[in-house]
Amino acid sequence: MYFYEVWVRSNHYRGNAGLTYSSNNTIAIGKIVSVPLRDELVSAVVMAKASRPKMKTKLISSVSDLPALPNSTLKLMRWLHEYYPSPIGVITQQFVPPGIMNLKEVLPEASAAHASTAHLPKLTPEQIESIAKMQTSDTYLLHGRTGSGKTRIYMELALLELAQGRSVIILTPEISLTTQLEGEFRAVFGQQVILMHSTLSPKVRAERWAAILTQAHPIVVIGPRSVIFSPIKKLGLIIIDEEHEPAYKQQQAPYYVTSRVAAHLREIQDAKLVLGSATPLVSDYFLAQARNKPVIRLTKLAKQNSTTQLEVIVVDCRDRSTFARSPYFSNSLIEAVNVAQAAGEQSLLYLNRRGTARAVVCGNCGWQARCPRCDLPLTYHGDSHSMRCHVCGYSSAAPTTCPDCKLPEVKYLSIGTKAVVTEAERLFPGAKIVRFDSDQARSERLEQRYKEIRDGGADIIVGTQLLAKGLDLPRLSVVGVMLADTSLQIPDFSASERTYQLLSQVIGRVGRGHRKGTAIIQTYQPEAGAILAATTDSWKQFYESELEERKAFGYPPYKHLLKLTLSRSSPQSAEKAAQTLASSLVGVKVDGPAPAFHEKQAGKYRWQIVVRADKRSKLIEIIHHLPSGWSWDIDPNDLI
DNA sequence: AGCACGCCGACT
DNA sequence: GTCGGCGTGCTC
Repeated sequence: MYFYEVWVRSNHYRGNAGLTYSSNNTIAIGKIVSVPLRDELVSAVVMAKASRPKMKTKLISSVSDLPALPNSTLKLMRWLHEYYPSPIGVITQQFVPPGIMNLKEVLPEASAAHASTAHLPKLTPEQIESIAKMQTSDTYLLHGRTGSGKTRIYMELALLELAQGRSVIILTPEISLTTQLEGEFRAVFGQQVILMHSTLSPKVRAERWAAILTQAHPIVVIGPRSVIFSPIKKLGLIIIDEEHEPAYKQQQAPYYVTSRVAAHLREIQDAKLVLGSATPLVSDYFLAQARNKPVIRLTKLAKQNSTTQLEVIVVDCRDRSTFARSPYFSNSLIEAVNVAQAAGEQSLLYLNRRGTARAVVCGNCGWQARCPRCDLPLTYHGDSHSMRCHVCGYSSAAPTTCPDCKLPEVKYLSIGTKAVVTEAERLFPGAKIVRFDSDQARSERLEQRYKEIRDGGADIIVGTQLLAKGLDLPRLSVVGVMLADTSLQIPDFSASERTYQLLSQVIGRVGRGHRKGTAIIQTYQPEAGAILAATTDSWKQFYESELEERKAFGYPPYKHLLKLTLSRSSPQSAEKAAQTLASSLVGVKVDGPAPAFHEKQAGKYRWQIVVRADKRSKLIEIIHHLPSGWSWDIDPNDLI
């Protein structure tokens, strides 16, 4: 009889150690197997040999024909379990796709195809220089705006690795970018490219995963964050494109940050890591510098003969004379849209977010209610006419007159796509106006609508998130940000950074190529650092001031964060339990307890605590000693 | 997760 | 009393 430590892939197994199963035959470490767990049969990974346990064991039911997972993958599994503590069943789920034991046949192995970039335009001197620089270290931050030719650099780096017999992982934040990148890479690397994404059927996903596991030749795997867990034997390069995107943070257990996982996998595999972005995360940039990892800056546009012709206009919403014709559309915005209309060009009107969080702002002087303890914007609650800090629990009555300028101009801001569309219809009669937001886009097939819009089905496009990036609209010449403040007002430490990124992206949509572009940013706070920096394209300035803020208020990269939440059937019970935990935590800074941003969820009341520490290990220790019922997010993207 | 068990405050 | 909420332990 042989005994093995086995990690099961099941939501139902919440243990923190592998389980011991037995077998009459020896099984190689890393093999995928099927085992009985309570009353179900689940797939699992054989992690190590084990000795006979005290309790009685069950037999491993069957062993997959697939090759064993590479040792690097097993190492990463164990590391992930320690670094982002989560039940074993959940950790294993990240690495093994569902239905893998039902897989009938594995796709035939691709031959080592010939890859070449000979058909592509010549590399620019800046690209050549960058690639040359990227041969000296193991990790690089590639800082270059859209159109500066990052993709081409990725290709050359991938070519170098493949020539050495090593595989490449390319991560993208969302599907539209994945398919776009796949097209470009397939033209160069042909059959060596394996594409993964979330909308593939479970069967296809399992097949492609198995294909990755069985490949003898080096491959290029393109996909979302989960692709970082692919079982690649010999990995030479990991690329994280648009590395600042929040999609790289998993929002369920194990709540991992993809770049951290990638950095560790890089170490295990002795590979290279490239983080590419036009607006690198302040924390990542800081760490790159602190650890002496090269930052490669691309400043020129890659396309020949393209020049930037861009006018950025910042409209101060406090000056109501600039809103003579409409409460939402400034005079400048109306004029710009009219000019675009006359020239047969498109305009894009952008709302940062659907107005869920309502901020308290003075319409006259731009004053904004902030938490005296956390310096974060307060959120308005209509039911109690109060303002609340969702991090520390601070609460006070909402003012009706501004504490700064004493005028009764206090506003509770929120603005939606519907209102903008209605107003646009009134202001621009005859224009084809299309609404485009994320919930709608999912159901109405993004690609198809995009084609319609690009081919002339719209003069004015109104929308949220999705519109900031990705889709290429050649006839676009005007972008308008209806209210830049809404993302600045999200009550969170990363609000400023997100605003900077979003504005940079939106502005980057126009003024490239042949048309002159106009970007109009409407805001109550034209002097806010994020808005100033984004509209004047001064990244360094933003980076430095943002770092100062983070340092002063104790946020990453200076402190590690842990967000703890608890659900209870009454708010009193939740608060009490949270208070008990909060006072038991010593040697760390504790904020709260405070009601969670969405306090009521499924009839339960959620309260949260935020813990900050200099040492991440201290937070891990706290997680390991949490009373039952608590859920946790270590390295959270936000505190709301 | 889902279930058993045991504890405790609230309430007909 | 007894009922519901909640904490703890268990599943190889």
